[in-house]
Amino acid sequence: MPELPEVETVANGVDARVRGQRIASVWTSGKPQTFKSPESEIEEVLTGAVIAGVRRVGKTIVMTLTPRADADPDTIPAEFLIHLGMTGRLLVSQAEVPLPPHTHAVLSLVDGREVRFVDPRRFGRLSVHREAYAGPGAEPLTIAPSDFAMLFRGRRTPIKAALLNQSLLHGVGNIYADEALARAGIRPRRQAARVTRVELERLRVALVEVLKRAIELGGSSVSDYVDAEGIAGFFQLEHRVYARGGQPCRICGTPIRKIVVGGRGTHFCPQCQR
DNA sequence: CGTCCCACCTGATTGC
DNA sequence: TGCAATCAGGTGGGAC
Repeated sequence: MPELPEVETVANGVDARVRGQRIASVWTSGKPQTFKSPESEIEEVLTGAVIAGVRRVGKTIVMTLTPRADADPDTIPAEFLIHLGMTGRLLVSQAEVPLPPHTHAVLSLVDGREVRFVDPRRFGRLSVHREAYAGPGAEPLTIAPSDFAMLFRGRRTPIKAALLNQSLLHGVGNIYADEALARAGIRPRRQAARVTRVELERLRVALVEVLKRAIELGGSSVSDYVDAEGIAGFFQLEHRVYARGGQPCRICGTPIRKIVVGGRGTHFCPQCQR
């Protein structure tokens, strides 16, 4: 489900609702693969902690905690990391609202609300991290043009596959890779190393533009994505190519083609993208 | 190390 | 209508 704009929307929404709240108790489902850290460690770190803030790094939601009064002032308190996978949701609800199916973690706040992690497909992951989490790659919204161009040097993989590689840029997923390539006029199968510097700069600008616009619209809701309040996003209404195979290109009218690149469904305009 | 491909899951949609 | 096949916004590990 969620890429950078969706994760940012969720993180900001949860932050606004629960920053400063104390976690009274924690429940976890016991589904082993959901938990990258032992459930006992997650429960220990979170129980009784005050939520200092919630932010996004790449596609990961990072919940920071206020140090306990008795803590060593030099240690960074552990952070709680939430990766939504394909179908994960992080919801803030009143405790009386029934738990949705596939709920895997519940943080009960002292004010009677709950932060709930719900994930039908169970590709999402929860963990605690002992330092300030930085993520595996560079932030697409702030990377310098020269550093961006450098990421693709010598890579024989398709440019689209490189955009999806989280250890290069983190946060870009299937929708925004396709949308950025469409807006930059670059075919997804082009070898990354063969995309010219001028094209790469067009790509970087297109990517920043598309991500920022999607954040403004609360992300893309293709099937089931919703924010912390259960509200869908609207960027899907501005998709140029994603999930539009066979439909006319909004620029030239040529039917959008759908192919597979790096094992992912990939959409492009054969006329506008070269 | 870089790259490719599949497995990991459930649910919605498509096709016979 | 019913059931099987296919597809989905992501990652991580193994093979080469």
